[in-house]
Amino acid sequence: MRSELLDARAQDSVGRSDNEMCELDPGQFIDRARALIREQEMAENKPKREGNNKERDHGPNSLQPEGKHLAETLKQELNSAMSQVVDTVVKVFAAKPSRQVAQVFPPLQIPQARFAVNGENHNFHTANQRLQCFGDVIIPNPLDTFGNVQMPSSTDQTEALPLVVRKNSSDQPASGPPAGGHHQPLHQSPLSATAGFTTSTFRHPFPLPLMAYPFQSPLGAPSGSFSGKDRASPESLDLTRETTSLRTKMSSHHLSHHPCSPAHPPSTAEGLSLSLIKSECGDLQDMSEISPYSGSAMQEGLSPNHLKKAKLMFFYTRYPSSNMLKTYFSDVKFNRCITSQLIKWFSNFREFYYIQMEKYARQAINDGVTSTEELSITRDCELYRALNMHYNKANDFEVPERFLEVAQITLREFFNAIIAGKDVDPSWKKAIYKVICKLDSEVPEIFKSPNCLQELLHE
DNA sequence: GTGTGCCCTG
DNA sequence: CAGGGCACAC
Repeated sequence: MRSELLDARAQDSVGRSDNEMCELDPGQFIDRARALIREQEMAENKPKREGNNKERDHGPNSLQPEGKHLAETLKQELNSAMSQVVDTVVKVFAAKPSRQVAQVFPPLQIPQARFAVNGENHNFHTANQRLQCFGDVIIPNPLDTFGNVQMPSSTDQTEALPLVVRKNSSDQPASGPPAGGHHQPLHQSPLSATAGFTTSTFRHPFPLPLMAYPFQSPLGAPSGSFSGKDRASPESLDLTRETTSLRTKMSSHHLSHHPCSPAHPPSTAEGLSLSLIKSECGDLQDMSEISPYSGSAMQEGLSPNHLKKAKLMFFYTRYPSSNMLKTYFSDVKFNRCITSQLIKWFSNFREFYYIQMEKYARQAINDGVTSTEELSITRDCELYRALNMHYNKANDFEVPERFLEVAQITLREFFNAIIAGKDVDPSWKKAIYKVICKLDSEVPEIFKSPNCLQELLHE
């Protein structure tokens, strides 16, 4: 009966050898363990020397008849000794660095789960009291032990970060089972968790909050949530760019001023710089909603198609309000950053638009045009082609007539202003802007559809 | 103080 | 097209 357990344990340890904590730092750990064994034997005066002597006498390769029996006995002895040793070692280690982590992550159920994940095989299953003990003191160890171990590349930051985001979000209502369900074993019994954490599922060896520490920067999380999608769609490319820019902002402005040390829980970091962060680019809640586990079909960023759509909308509105944008980009999950980006797009559109207008107006003046009556915009004029090339490059959208009218009015405004010599005033264009902003027209309802591009361009 | 838009630059 | 600086309006 015992031997079956031992055999199963042996096989198990082979099959999961990559994941065992005991292999994290074999040399140091074993050496220390042996030393402690001797210490304990000396202190307790137990007859364990016998087992050790046998080990030395016969060695692991013994083929003598009683070798098998000796091996079993030895294993049992080692189990017992190792259990004591581990307890002792853990106590020794726990005395050192536990304070910070234990404070930040009080009891939880994580220690047990973690124990099961990394624990020393099944021999601990029969030692509940040890498990409890381990659970109490093992918390700080992940930082020590895992900090030294090379995790499989598949467990790199890119996957862990999205989950970090969810954890950091205080009001995250556990919206549905996460895609991978990686953290589910944490809620299972140690035994089932152990069984579940085979090599293929051994992806988040840390309790998730612990994972947060190295990357707990307010933007570290969002970036993870973006990259966590783990696919190379155009959206993700956009997101990457956006995220990069965000991170640049944040790191250059705030993170450098408030380096997030592991001693600071996220809430503290938030408290320190939340106002700054908020004023900079959205709030953290917004960002956390971008988690790939939100289960929403909403776009988590602006795609090239959104840009194309925005350009087509420019034919109708030059000065869209942020509310209008939210209405017409209903498939986008809005936060401050998205809103700002969209507004910036239209700002850029206007910039190009007005530059073209001024250029064309001056050109007309240079060409000897004296009356605005001579200025008209048709679909084959140079100005129109330039605008169409910019906002409707594929020329697969029929530019509304109203846009031609507005463009013509704009052109004549510029023409008149220049003729009148108003361009000596540095802010002479503002009067024109004031006129043009009143000429926005209704954007067709079809633009509210997320699939409007297909619908529009197929007409 | 915050939001917005313009301007300039890369 | 994005970033940053700036001015202006609430």
